[in-house]
Amino acid sequence: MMDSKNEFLHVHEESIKKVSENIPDDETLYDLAELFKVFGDSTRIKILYALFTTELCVYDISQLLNVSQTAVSHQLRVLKTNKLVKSRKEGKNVFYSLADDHVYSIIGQGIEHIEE
Amino acid sequence: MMDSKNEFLHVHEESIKKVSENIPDDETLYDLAELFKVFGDSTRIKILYALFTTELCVYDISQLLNVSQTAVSHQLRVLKTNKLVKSRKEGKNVFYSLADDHVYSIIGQGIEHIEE
DNA sequence: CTAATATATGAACAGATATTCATATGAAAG
DNA sequence: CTTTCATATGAATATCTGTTCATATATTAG
Repeated sequence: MMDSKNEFLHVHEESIKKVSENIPDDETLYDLAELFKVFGDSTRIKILYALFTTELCVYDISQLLNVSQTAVSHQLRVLKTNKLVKSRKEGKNVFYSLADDHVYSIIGQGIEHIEE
Repeated sequence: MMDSKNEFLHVHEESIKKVSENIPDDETLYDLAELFKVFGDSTRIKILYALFTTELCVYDISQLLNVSQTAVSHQLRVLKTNKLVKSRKEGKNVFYSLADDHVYSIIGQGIEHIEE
């Protein structure tokens, strides 16, 4: 308010400076958005949640979620590319399971947020 | 393999049953996906991260991130609708800040995941 | 080898979404 | 009251994304 310099620049310079120092580089922020984008789809969230309990093969998942086998396959690929699930081949089946614990904690935090 | 019942149904019945018991209802999963969708955009992630450090007004944010004022406004509305940020009016300015701690922890987990 | 089953992949289409542009609202200054 | 500044909003557009359909690959059974 009394700071004529800020008035002149039309921005709150000090805040800008503080934030610039702490914010990660563009690439990290981009990757982060890409990661959350993967969680941002009902089908994929359902798949991940299903895998909370046990590993499942593609057909199991499609039955369980009432989603076509093709759609499940496509989404599993997205999940695998982003290292959220891993797979194991057994005969004609491919079993998918969660790749690491971050999936649990990220989804957990999400649940907490919406349950308010 | 030896379980003829499973063979007949083409699915692993027991797994399906276990998962069905633990999976949240469709609405919760849908809301969860909607929440993560909000995090799944570079501009919004940048805004959230900027607000980690301090509250900021719209013009500050648009300067800081090199995004048009209009785009920032639109995205802030999305963030506010989803209760990720709150706002405070001061004269001509509207200052935005993070709405709660889940934002920190969700993004924190995301960072951990991509840093591997 | 042939048929059947399980999964994957590519192209096409439909629906969603982020930005831009033009403009509206609202507050302070002159 | 008029102008300027800060923010918000609505419509239009271009891009992105998820599903479907058709088909390919791969494994096992007969």
